[in-house]
Amino acid sequence: MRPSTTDPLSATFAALADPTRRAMLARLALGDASVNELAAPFAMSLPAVSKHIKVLHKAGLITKGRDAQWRPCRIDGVQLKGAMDWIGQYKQFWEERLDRLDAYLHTLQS
Amino acid sequence: MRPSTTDPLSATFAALADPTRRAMLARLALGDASVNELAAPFAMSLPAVSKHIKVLHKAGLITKGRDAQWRPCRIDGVQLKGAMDWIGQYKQFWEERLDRLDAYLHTLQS
DNA sequence: ATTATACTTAACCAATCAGTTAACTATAAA
DNA sequence: TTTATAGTTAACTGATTGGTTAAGTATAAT
Repeated sequence: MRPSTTDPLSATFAALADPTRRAMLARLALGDASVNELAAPFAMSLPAVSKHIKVLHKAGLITKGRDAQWRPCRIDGVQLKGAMDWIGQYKQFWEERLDRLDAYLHTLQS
Repeated sequence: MRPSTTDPLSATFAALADPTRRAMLARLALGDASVNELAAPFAMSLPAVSKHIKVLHKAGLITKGRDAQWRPCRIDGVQLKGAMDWIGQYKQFWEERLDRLDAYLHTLQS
């Protein structure tokens, strides 16, 4: 049995690996939204939406408030920054600058 | 049945959502490596490693060459840039600048 | 007190994922 | 020509994922 704990970066990338969840984040970038508001654009049941929201929440990509029977969701950038920073380590592999220096070091290593 | 085609961004994030594969990219950032070289640090069978490499390859995160019986792998930054750019849309949610302007627009929307 | 609204949980299902072992292919070396 | 090295493919397994419907909880409105 694999361990049931998932590291934050893996949880973040896994949450982002679904177009429905990415669309939900895009919606939340325009402002907070209730679960039903988030669900509106999608041709799927509310429980399915609820599960997607749970994935986003567990990954720390959104926070959930309480307002009577509503659960307003808000985007939280902290884990997004973590993911961005991780990918940012590899900038050199899509930026040609450094006048071939990185490519040179690259060949030295192999 | 869900469609079997996965969009590039989903494939990229899914590939990054595994610590083994992220470690492989970290290794490849130091220089090209054969499949066995990539496998060395991991306590798993070679077929398992081969599958991880296939996931990275299908996501376009690495390219594979041929050198006799070796299949040298090289990191490819294009899709990483795509993922970075997507996340970059949300920078405002971890950068407090803009003197509350974004927060103000945020509340206007809701 | 009843009903409507907002959302979650439970139970289920098919597909995918991450690993295994065993068998296979391809190139190089003896 | 045999053997070793490098890697992939096939077949299987248990866990996870993404969806469903049905039932349950919590708050508000009538």
